[in-house]
Amino acid sequence: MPLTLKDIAEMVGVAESTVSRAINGKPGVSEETRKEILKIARDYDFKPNKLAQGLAKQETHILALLLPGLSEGNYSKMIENIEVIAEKAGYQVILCNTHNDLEKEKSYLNLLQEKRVDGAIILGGEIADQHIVNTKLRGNDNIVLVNRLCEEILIPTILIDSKYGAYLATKHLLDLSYENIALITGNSDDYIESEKLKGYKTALNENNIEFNENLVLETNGSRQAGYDSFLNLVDVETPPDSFFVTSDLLSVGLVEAIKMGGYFIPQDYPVVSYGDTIINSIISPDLTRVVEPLNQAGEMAAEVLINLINNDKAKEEINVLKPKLLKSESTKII
Amino acid sequence: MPLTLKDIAEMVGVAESTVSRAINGKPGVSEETRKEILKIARDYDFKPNKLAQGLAKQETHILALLLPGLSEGNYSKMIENIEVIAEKAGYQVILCNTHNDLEKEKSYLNLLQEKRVDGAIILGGEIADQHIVNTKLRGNDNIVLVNRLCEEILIPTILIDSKYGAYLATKHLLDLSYENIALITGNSDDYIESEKLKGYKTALNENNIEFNENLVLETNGSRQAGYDSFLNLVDVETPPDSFFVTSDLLSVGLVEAIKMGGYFIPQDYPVVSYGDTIINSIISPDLTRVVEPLNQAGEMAAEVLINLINNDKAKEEINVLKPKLLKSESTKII
DNA sequence: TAGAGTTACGCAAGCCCTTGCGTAAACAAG
DNA sequence: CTTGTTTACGCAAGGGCTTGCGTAACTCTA
Repeated sequence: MPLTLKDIAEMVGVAESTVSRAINGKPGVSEETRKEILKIARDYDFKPNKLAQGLAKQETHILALLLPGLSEGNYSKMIENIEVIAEKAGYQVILCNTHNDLEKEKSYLNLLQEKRVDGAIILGGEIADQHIVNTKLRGNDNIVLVNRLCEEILIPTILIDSKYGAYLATKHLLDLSYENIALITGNSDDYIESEKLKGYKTALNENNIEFNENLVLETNGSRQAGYDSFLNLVDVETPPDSFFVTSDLLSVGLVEAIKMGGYFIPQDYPVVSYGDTIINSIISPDLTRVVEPLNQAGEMAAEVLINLINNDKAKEEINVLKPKLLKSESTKII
Repeated sequence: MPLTLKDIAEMVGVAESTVSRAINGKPGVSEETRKEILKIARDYDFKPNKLAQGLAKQETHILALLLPGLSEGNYSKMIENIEVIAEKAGYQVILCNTHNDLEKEKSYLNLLQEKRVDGAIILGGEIADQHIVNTKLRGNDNIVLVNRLCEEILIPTILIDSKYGAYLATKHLLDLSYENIALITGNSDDYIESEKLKGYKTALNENNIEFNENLVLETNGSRQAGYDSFLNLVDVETPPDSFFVTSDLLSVGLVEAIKMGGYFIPQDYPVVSYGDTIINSIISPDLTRVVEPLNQAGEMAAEVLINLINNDKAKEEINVLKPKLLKSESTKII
């Protein structure tokens, strides 16, 4: 049975309230008694019961992090950063793996209403906007969205500009004078993926190159799909002279297929990939790729959320972070 | 301001206690009033305040998951499984990224004493045993260790038998009549890595092959280190005729180096890797590798911990899970 | 229909901490 | 010495929920 404020109060011979004030560094306690109290607290290794504290102060210092899954999306870096910032500010992060299951998403958002968490970061996923709107309307405003958009209502959001990333990638190939750029994407239902398509089109447009939908392949995002893409694409009327692939896993497959076909990268087919996971860095040749400021996004999400919790005045705005193009061997034309 | 038990009690015209019992499905409430209460609760979407509940029942239904980092170790699968099991049992999991920092580890273990979590799973890492012993002695028994051993005191533990895994790998190569098997490991301070060395030795021993320490290379585990290993090893007196590599990242480098050297896998050098991350599955040729039952380990950890919380009688034992050898192209001798 | 056994509910204490307010003591100033 | 301030502390009311115990009302049985 751990020590409580009451215990200490009795030992020192003061009231609970005095002990509380002493320990929390609040005024209204003489130096003398404060010292005495702190000594005992230290000697007995007193730890305040956070539950009671939370109940009294109406806060838990816990944040919920909703995400569709850990393995996918490769958000580990972002998550780590969220955790670091949160921890610094005295918050704990609970993992809410939704597996893209609507019921789970709903139940996790309930944590907010049960006063079990002070705020939530929603990372990607396909949570029905309605749930978010609902919880928000119930007065639980402390929600931050990352890489996901809520169209119904204004919510602080961190977005990585996928459209711009795709634009950069496409433009790079265009600058190298390629004109038949194949685009291999994941599921276009995904907001992120559809943005990439837009960026691709924008770049083409800017260079007065007509969009050719035969050069666009929507896949399930698997490595195998990447492999198959090559076979499918080189077979069309106007075959591609270069590739822009929107995920690392797809790239692995594509690169494999290109090599299997006896072609060389970048001589025969330059390739631009997307993402900065470990995978992308182990493919040979090293891929030119769009890298996203995931660390920064994580930090920002945590900061915005904590601000939101502390002062309601936090601006409800959409922060857009820009990805960068990392040029490497796979587009190095000699 | 959310509804409370009291509010409902007033609306229905009963006492708080009755509402509590009705909502928690406890006896002592007539069907009639129960229905009435439940209806109002549902209508107003009542959510009990978990903090208050926790305070009253002395439990938080939160588990702490201490790990050195998300990116390394590739524990995501395990973590997901822990989360799934926990969630099913009504527990939330908080992420405690220790970054192998002793102070953080300590402060996270404090959560247990602050009654902020009901239990903790400690995943790998290098937490000083002393901290664990301390918290445990303070009566916070609900700790489960995964892939880490505490020598000072008996604590429920889930272990993946790395020694056995290494044994399998080595034996496989021996069975294929290779005798000069190089072992490339990560930091041998790591308990896991040192176990692998033991397994390697055991297999050699069993086959009456003398251990040759020139064939063992301890590295920092990076891809580059894997690459360099090859160059360093083929240069020795009795060069290796095959490789056993204890991590995927190392394998990537090694495979690259072998190919760069103009050699073929498995014809010139068969390779056995360790781990089942995505990386291992994208290297070409597909690597023969030791795969660990990570999912099972995660589930088990969560189950054991929850048992521990619910009935103190839970056996304090060490559960050892066996990895398997997945044979593939990199050792397929034609 | 009295007595025993149920049932349905209320009361109130307890979980541990925070905090506004009140008050006695200590001090300063006039 | 009196009045006015400041300081140090205690009191008690919360925060929202659980639960043991007590009791009035009810059901059943002989």
